[in-house]
Amino acid sequence: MSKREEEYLETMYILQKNKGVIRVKDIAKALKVKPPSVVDALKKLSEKGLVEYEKYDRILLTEEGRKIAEDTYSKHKLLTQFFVGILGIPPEIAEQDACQFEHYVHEETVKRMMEFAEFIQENCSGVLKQFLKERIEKEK
Amino acid sequence: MSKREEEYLETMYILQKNKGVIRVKDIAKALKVKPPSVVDALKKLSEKGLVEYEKYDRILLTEEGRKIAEDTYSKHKLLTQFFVGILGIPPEIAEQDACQFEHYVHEETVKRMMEFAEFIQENCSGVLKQFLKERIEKEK
DNA sequence: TCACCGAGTTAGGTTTGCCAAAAATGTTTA
DNA sequence: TAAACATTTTTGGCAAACCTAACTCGGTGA
Repeated sequence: MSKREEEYLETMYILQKNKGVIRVKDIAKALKVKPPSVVDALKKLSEKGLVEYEKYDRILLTEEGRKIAEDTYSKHKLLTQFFVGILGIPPEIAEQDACQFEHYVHEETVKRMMEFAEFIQENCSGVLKQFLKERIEKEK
Repeated sequence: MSKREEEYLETMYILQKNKGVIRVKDIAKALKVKPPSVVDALKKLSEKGLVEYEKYDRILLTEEGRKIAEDTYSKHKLLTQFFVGILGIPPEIAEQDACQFEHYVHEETVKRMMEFAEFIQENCSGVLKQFLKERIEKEK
């Protein structure tokens, strides 16, 4: 599984979820590549059994492809939550970082981030609030 | 600057620091590639003015190359510190993650991590200690 | 000093991902 | 329904990184 393949799967998953259908044009737009690159990728992913693809036909993720995409997307969301909710990083930057890190981050790291967030919120949520408040003020 | 180029520069920087000299063989070993790949990379980096390289001669980073390498390496260290010292992630995993994230992470994110670490240590270091202690116990 | 060995280099080839241009297919509308 | 438009696909090519095999260089020991 290359990083790029994961990105294609994740993009398709999100398109499916938001638009109901997956189209070459939309994948291309989301990943900032041209349509021929998308077709190349679809063929490869299809050979690997991660995507159902017949030319000019509708595009679908297979069970296995969807599983990988969901996994990636879930890391994406958890990372973003941590960056924004704990570190107070501006959403756009958090998004950018999550978008890359999601492909490399160890399971254990994500787990710890979640546990840490929970622990802090339970044991010193006041301090956390103060930290976030200060950051937001500095931004002005 | 590609991720891979940064990795070459960082590796060279660390070799320089630890061994005093930079050798093709050692770069290859560190990056798990074969010597010809290193030579390819050195030629490109030299064309970009980031490395001083003449064949069969000693290898050096230029001022500019060193700056990039230091920058990357500093992110590496800060990320590792945060992962280990705040989240309590096992050093090997922290190292792995830092090693990837360092090439993508936004300046702002690293800055926030440092500020957050400082803030927590000053305002609820007891809670942090407890969190880390619990994690270490769970690991057994 | 010179043959040899390890380190470094070159040549030639692979894979992955991307693109532009042109061809094929699908869709919409006059 | 057929022309016009949009989308998708194919073709052919490029660049980044990597590799194996073969060659070159530099230092070492006989």
